[in-house]
Amino acid sequence: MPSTSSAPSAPPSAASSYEPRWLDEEEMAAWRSFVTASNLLNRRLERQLKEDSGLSHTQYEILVHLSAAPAGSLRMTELADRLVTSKSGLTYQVTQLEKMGLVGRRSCPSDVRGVFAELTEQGDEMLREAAPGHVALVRELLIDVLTREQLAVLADGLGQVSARLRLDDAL
Amino acid sequence: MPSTSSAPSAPPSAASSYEPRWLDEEEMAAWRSFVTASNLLNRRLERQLKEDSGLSHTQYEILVHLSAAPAGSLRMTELADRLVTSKSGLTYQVTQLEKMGLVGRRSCPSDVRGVFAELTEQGDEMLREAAPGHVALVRELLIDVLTREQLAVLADGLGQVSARLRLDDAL
DNA sequence: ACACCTTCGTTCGAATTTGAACAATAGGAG
DNA sequence: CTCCTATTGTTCAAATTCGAACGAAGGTGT
Repeated sequence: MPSTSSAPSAPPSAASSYEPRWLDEEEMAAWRSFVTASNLLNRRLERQLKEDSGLSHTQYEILVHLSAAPAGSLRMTELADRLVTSKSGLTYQVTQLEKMGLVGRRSCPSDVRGVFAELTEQGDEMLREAAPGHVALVRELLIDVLTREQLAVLADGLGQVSARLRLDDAL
Repeated sequence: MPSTSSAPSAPPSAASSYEPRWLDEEEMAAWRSFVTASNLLNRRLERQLKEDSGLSHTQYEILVHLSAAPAGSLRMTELADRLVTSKSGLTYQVTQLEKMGLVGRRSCPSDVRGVFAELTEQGDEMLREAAPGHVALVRELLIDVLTREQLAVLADGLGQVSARLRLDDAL
């Protein structure tokens, strides 16, 4: 049996024009583990949240971001940006959360077009209820598996990656 | 203006029963940057692949994994495991790829129930065509942004995280 | 005031994803 | 061999996702 893990960006034996800089073994390992860890983690968190609180990871994150914002409310576009989601996707989810009574919509005084998504009392309760289990799992599966140094590198490195991507997207 | 980034797992001021170990600032930063980088990266790669090759990231990854496997073929379940996807999701995507002529299905000799997904000649060509652009972007957005040491930490740390998750899932 | 370009949030249709249910088969214990 | 349980891949309905198109306002320069 050949190596267990497959190539993330397999270097097909030949390329018609210019030969790109393929990923070497280390780079490949980094990329692969990033993608895999991300997928596995999402899968687990999704399951845990759904079972314990009836929320999807997306919905949970919406509550978190609102909770962390001043007055527990954010403009739709701003929220979509922070969540890294499409505006239409957010519209859908906020509607769902509204039906559940966890979030409300409020129109913006200074801009008729604007809409604030706002955490309701119930939404706040739900978050308080769901957070412990979620945090515990994140800790068990990621945080506590890594050393303090590894965490620092993660924060720094991926922080820069994110910053770079945000800039690109802004263009 | 409060801190730009919101809490990943906000510590609501009070918890009814036991107080869990919330994430401190560093842990939070690591978790946040991981989630954000992952989302932003997926978004970009998805767009690039779709525009340049007409493939979704999922479809691209299927081709990659098949290409890396002996005889360019894998059992459905095994492939789903490596991709970290549901079996039904894989069934759907393999059907799509089959319609495009990039992948074929072959029944397994030793197990009547088994099905091999197999890379076609066309699929191989498509991969060779799509890979350079994809790799270039992964390099630009992630690999080349990080130092060699950071990459090593990523590979090690997240590799362990993945291994742990795989074990748990196996239960 | 007027055109012009941007931004806002929603709607729409199409594509994708998932878990549960299913029929068929494999594999092991007795 | 026979019963029982686990596995395989698919089907199905439901939920979610996205991008493009929209109508409605903002903001700017003239």
